[in-house]
Amino acid sequence: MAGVSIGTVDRVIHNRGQVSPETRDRVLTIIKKADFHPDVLASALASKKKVRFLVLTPEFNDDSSFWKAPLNGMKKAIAEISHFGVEVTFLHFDQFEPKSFQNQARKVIRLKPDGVLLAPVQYQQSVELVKSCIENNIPCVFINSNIEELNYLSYIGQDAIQSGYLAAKLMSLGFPVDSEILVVNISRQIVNHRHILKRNTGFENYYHDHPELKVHINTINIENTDQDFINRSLDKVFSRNGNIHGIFVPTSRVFKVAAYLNARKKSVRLIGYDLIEENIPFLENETIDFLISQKPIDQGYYGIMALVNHLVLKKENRKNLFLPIDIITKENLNYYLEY
Amino acid sequence: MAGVSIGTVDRVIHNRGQVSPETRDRVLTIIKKADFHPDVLASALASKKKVRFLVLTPEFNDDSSFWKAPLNGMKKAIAEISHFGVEVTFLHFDQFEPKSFQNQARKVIRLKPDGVLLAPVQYQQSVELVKSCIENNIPCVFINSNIEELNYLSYIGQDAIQSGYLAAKLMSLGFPVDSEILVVNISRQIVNHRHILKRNTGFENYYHDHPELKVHINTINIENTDQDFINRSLDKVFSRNGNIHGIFVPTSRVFKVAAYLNARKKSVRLIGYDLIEENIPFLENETIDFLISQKPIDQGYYGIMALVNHLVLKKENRKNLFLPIDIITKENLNYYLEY
DNA sequence: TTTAATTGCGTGTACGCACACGAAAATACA
DNA sequence: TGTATTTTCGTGTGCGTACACGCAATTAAA
Repeated sequence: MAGVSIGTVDRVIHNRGQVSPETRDRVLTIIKKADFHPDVLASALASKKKVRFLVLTPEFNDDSSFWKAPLNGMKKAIAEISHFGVEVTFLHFDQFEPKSFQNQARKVIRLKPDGVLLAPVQYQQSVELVKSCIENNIPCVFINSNIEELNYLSYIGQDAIQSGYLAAKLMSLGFPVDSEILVVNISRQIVNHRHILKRNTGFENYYHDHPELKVHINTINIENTDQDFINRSLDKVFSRNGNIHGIFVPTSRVFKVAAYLNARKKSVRLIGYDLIEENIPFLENETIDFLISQKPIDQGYYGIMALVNHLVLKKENRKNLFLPIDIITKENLNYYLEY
Repeated sequence: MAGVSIGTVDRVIHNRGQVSPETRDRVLTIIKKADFHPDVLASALASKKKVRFLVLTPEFNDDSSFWKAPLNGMKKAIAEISHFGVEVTFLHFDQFEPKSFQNQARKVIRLKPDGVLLAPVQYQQSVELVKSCIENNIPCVFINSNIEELNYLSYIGQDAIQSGYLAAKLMSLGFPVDSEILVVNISRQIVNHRHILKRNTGFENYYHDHPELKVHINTINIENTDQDFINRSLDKVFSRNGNIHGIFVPTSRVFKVAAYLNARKKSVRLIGYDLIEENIPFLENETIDFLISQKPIDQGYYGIMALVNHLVLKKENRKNLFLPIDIITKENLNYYLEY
């Protein structure tokens, strides 16, 4: 149509130069007018070049298995796009050891991947890494937690504030006025874990919006994930106030509070986060009433897909993909597991 | 490796005959040993044959927009696999008119598609159609409701019984003992709509399992979807018993009950089904407390994908894909909408 | 044994694109 | 005007598979 050969059109499409501006314009106009889109299949078939991704997430052999599921989602995505010459390297770190993160971050820089999928759970250290990625023109996708002020390609995860807000609604459902609620933050260096703070904020916001409930909130921070330590901390709280109606634990470590309640045979409404293995037995015996979850498999899946869309398929993709805030109970648990 | 040409290997892979049993075995052995899998990309590129699907779902211009979302999911799937030469034809019917269904069913037989995606909401008529599909060796995928006794390829949807069970749990959360619950079935010819009956069953099962709640259930069937008719029916019920704590509507037409409650300024806990447009305003103003939903977009998406996996990619796929039973409230509504 | 009909197999072309190579045209320099 | 250099473009081959065609080997029929 443009009176040129296939090779020339190809050079235009790939901006590979060696085409005079006039023919270039002519070709581009025709491409647009004819709504031509290169066949992704044929393109992948003919192209030999590899795209290299790097994944950086916390390890899951410590005191919570949360980070297993996103990895499975990533593998699912990788299987789907296996024909497109994508190569993924996995790196993991101890989410409570800034140094562990920094070691792996150095590898990221050294390996110079085409894209990075990152769980920026440690605020400070993540900021450093992402900045140097941007300098090297490497797009970063965040999963699970977000750092809004950075120039990331995509965020896949929950709206943390709203998830706390929802938790509060569930907490107070059917409760009498003047009920006592305990919030238990279990995390070392909580200030470096922004998503936990956001969940707290959302939880409190709900009660600001609903003063008629006259709820009394008591918040404690337990900066130690050891079960005995947690038990002692909770014992202290209960000895001061035996009349607690509900407990909100804004992390996946809610199972440790559940274990405490089971041991002490206490019955209160308990709401926590994330459908991890450790939480399941307590959901089944109804010690945990609700889990707020975000289908961690989807986090991994859409995380990889965001990179693929950008780097391989050259598609536009959304900056923020807020995953649904799933409410999980004993009764619908199974369908979230096998899905 | 087998000492034969590409053409022979190709004939073996596609069972196209014209190969002696000995070489056939030799090739198959090597294929297995080398773990050879044909490149789906190149295969799709070289193959000119089209696969034709037929979709048969209710129309959505009547008194409920439920069937819009699955169609969007299908379109999403179709876009993803657009390079594989799949051609989809959509047929719709009036879900309250058996004749309308039968007319479209005749078309299905006539068009002889390679696969059918079907919402078997009408029990009797669906059975007939599916049986004649099976005679013609056309695989059928069900979405939304299921007919277990038929030989279908895949079912994508909820476990209807369990969804009712969950609804009951939410209904009674924080309620005092001896509370009054009303179940409102809105559907013409309810016996021909099995999934509604199953939801009822699940709802009742919960209270059988929890006799300590001492819940009193009162069920009414409204075989007319007209708002005025519904209003009058409900007026009658409320005049007999003004002390109703909660209402369960096991269909997406819960918005009609919500409209009634709004008009009469009554405040009870209301639980229904499906995140359709009509229900959203009532969820937002908290007339509807909970919607049980099943991400209808996913129904359509996985429905098409089940056919693609079977007919194009020749993959195994699961017979029953139970979608998560999502709990939707005012607070997490948005994330289910935009997802 | 010869001829005809089958069966078994190899070859060639096509799918839509990527990319190396080299030819032709345009420009620069002597 | 002739040669060297640069720019611009066309051609050819290959990616891994599908499938038509036709040749050779085998078997059947005469």
